[in-house]
Amino acid sequence: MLKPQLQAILELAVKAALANKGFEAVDLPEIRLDLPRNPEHGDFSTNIAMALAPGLKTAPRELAVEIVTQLESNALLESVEIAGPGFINLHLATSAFMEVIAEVLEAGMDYGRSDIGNGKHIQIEYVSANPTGPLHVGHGRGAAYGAALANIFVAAGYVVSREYYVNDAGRQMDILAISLLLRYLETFDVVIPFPANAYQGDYIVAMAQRLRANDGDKYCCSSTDLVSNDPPNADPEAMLDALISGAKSALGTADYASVHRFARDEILAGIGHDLEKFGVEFDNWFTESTLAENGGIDGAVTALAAAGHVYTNDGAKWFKSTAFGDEKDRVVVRDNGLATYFASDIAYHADKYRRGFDHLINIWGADHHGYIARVKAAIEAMDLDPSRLEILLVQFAVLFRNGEKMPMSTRSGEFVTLAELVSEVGRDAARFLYITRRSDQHLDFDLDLAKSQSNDNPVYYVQYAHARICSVMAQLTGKGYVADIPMGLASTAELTIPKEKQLAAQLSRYPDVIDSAVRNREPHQITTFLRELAADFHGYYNIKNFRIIADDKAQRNARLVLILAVKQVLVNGLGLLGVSAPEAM
RNA sequence: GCGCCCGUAGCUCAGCUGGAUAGAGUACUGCCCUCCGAAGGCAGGGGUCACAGGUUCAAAUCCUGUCGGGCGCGCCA
Repeated sequence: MLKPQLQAILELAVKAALANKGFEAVDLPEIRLDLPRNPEHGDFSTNIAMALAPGLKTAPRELAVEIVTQLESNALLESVEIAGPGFINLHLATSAFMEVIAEVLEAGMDYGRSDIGNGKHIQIEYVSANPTGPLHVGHGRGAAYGAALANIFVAAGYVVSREYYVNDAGRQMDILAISLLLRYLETFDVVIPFPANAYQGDYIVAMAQRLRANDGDKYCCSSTDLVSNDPPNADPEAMLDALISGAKSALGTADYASVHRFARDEILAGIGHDLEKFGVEFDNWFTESTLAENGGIDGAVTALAAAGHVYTNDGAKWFKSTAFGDEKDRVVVRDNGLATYFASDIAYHADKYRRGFDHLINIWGADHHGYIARVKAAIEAMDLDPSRLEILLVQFAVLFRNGEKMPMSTRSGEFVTLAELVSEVGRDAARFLYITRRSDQHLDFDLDLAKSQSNDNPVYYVQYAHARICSVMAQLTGKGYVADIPMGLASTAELTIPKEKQLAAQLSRYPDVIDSAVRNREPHQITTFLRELAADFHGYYNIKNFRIIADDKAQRNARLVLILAVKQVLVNGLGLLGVSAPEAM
């Protein structure tokens, strides 16, 4: 590992320099090695002289001079210079970088992995879209992000559990059930005006046909059973509630529950199918309804009450979340005796803590940010450690079609599904595209552009680099050569041109990139890195009058070893993003 | 009104937790396939990093304010 070596060398030099200048017992800050933008500034640069100088009341350049004199004669360093206000720029010998090639090839799929996670158990909950409709492109972003994040945590030595929280309780599910029932009745020519605020999507109609195919006319009832004689100008939401209670009494509890369950299972199966097509997997699907069934919700409310954090007002039970920093208290049990969604979420998080993970990550849509304070409050109130729960927000992807913003609402049925996106631009392109940007930034997604130019998608640029390397390897035998690739530094002595040094330097950065991506929860750093690596390779490949498969054996083998290392890192990096590395395209 | 996210090239976005002359893709213009894949390479134009203060050797980056955009503020989930 090159960078730690350099840091150690520098540290010795700095200490010696300080001692020479008569400074004693100075706390050394971390010696940072930056990658200068400008190649003239060396392979690495450090600002350590500038960082130390003010505290010592000395001139940065003067201190830098002393440090540099202590650095003389090191095999890794070709030259060292002082620049600007006191930067120390290190120019490394080309051979210093070439060691990484053997590292990559020996580690193979493990190159870039680390054990900084130290086997800690971490749970990542993501997607968790309500089972009221198919996943749309907005959900896709959370899915791609969560899956990539899970992968990089695994690569960093964590044990990861991926979880999907199924919100299969509450009013929205009743609205789904009633939407299904109405469409089902329509197939029997029982026509009840379909409420505008019920689920409009065509998938409900299709589901109704399957319900009829399965259960025949079992749930048939007349319109008068469902619709009361309320004045037509009643509040639309109240009308929905009337329909729901009408359906419950018309069908009876058991049959209503069957319709309800049918709707849920159909939607969940569809979601599972879409995620599978998207290459996104989960270790656990946790259903909200189990919390009500096993008494988890009652238990959570009772526990909060026992600790003195619940009071009654207007017939409802309130959690005193303001005592823990929330801006207002929150209802946990309504005056009608039903628990709120928040109550089951408290129970859900209590359950998560009980399962003993070292760390919990929730990936939420940004529209839930107002919810963070109350959940954290509840966790504190339960005497659990809120710092173990981390909530990451994924901003919405705003979809444009024909230059116009597309609405994205499950209720209205107006959305572009994830399945459509995958079938139109492909899984690899979709996965890559979502991860090219920071997830906590708004994303404008022009669908027409994504489709019409899918060949220009950056993912192909990276995949093409991989395919090209495979192609070069395939040419070997055709040219009568054998791929007898020697390992070790000796074989890379022929690698002397700048592009080769640049490629090796980029390869050596990869572990740092993963480390940073994990620490910052930013898988897009890997995407950026892969594009740079691919660019370096394409540039190398296209050098005028240059062939990787050279006539000279030593030269040829050295170059092959280098590109094989590039190939390995491309495979490893794309794998973390959930993108394939095709051998031909 | 309060809270969260944000404002960087025509467009879409990076910018490594404060570094040197702010980058990439795309679009536009011109080159490069008699030899490893042109889904590629090379070159060019394009910027008051929203604005105004502040912190310091150094600010796109940190702090404050203003303007502009998105989202959230239910006994919905």
